[in-house]
Amino acid sequence: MLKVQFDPAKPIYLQIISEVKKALARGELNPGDKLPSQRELAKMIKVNANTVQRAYREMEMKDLARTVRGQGTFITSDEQLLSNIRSKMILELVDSFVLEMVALGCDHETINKLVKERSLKNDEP
Amino acid sequence: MLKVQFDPAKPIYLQIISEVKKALARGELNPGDKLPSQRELAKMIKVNANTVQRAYREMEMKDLARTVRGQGTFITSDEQLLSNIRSKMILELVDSFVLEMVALGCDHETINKLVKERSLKNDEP
Amino acid sequence: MLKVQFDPAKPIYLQIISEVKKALARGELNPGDKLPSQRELAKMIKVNANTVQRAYREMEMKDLARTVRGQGTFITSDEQLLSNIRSKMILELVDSFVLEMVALGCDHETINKLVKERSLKNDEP
Amino acid sequence: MLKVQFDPAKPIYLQIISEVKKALARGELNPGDKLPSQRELAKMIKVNANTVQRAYREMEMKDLARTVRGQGTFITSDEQLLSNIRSKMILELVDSFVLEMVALGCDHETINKLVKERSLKNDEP
DNA sequence: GTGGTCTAGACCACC
DNA sequence: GTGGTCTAGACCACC
Repeated sequence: MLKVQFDPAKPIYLQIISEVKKALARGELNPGDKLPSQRELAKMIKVNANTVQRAYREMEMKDLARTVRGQGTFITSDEQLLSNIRSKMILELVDSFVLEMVALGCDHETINKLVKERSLKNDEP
Repeated sequence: MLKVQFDPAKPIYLQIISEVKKALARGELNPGDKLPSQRELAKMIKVNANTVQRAYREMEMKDLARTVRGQGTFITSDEQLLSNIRSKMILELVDSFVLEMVALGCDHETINKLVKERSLKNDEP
Repeated sequence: MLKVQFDPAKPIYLQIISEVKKALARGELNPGDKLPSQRELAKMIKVNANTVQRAYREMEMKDLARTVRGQGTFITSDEQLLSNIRSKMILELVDSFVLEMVALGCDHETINKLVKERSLKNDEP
Repeated sequence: MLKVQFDPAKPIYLQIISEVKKALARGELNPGDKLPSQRELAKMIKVNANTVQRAYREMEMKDLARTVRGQGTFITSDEQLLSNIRSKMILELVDSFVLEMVALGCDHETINKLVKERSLKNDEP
């Protein structure tokens, strides 16, 4: 039987945190970098300033960012923590990929073969 | 600089089509199977019947399904087409995975290694 | 026995498509031309905008038109396709005419004779 | 510019008369034949009995039919009149066909050629 | 301004 | 019961 589940549309503040983490993992954002001001980001992504504030507050609670009154919000400089975030994201990505592939009926051998093939394909052109 | 893009929230009717395709790829839905009636699925997933109808109509236009007035909507029996859908889904999944991993700074060797590791991990426990 | 079938009143969205095709066949509409906006046409012909949208969407799926977000819907520039549409319309018209004439008890000779006669009549006065 | 005109959905009683005339022209209905009773036809085509009555009344006024109390409504036996009806229908059909073909850009020669071709095609298979 | 999605609900045709 | 068409109107994204 068919079962459809919708993106329960992840709350915006969590989406913001995810994006910050991705930017970190990709090196687009670095330790110590200043984040856009709350107002600025709110305008950029057309979201209520309170939503941005909530995202920043949560990041602070996880020691991912630090807010300095009158100066702004900054990415932590704790490289260890950032490295952990990156590793965790990568593992999550791999695991969910493998699970999905298995759900589609691929065995581990096939998965490995396909990944090898496609990473070469995406390499040359 | 940080750039946040929200899920442009894939339209519901496309999500429905995706779910049907996934169900097919996983063998939860088979050639010739009857889909839930428009009203039934609409109630199940709390969506307007018109939205379900649009999904079904698009599937019909792609020959993925066939609608019979007064009877319902049925998955095509064209096994060739269904097999193509599965292959395409798998390749897309692999490619987007590889791309994301590369964006996260992993080289192809690392990707292969991690996939091998995690598919074993997921195997035993 | 008498059997009456009502015009199943061809759906409006199909009538719109037919009219566009006729306009093309007659050269009143040309490759690349912009169609009226959905809302505009809707107002012109006193029909809901959704109905017009459906017509335009179907034309797009048949490659008869191309829609650009924020700009409008345009007739394809594929002259080959447009030429095919015209030929197909003409043949359909001729065939349905011949069939109807035969149903009315005319043989092919009579049909030819009448067509010749009437096309001359319509020519002079 | 595009102009769409809708079928103004010919009134049902006129559709009934047209169908009777067509049936006559095709020989499916003959001089003197009994038409279905008003009630019967109303049920058959799911239409209000008054609508059928109006159609029958108009046919009577044109001497196309004759109603006998307690017996029913009968097609006239006036063969002359029936023959006229048939001729008129045929001429109308030919004329509207020729006009439409001209609108589609066909000249008279082309029309004649196509009619000849297609009436042969429809003959053999 | 443009198109795109979605809802709620009416009404129809076919079974 | 099934699907098909249509409306009125909300709200969104892109220009």
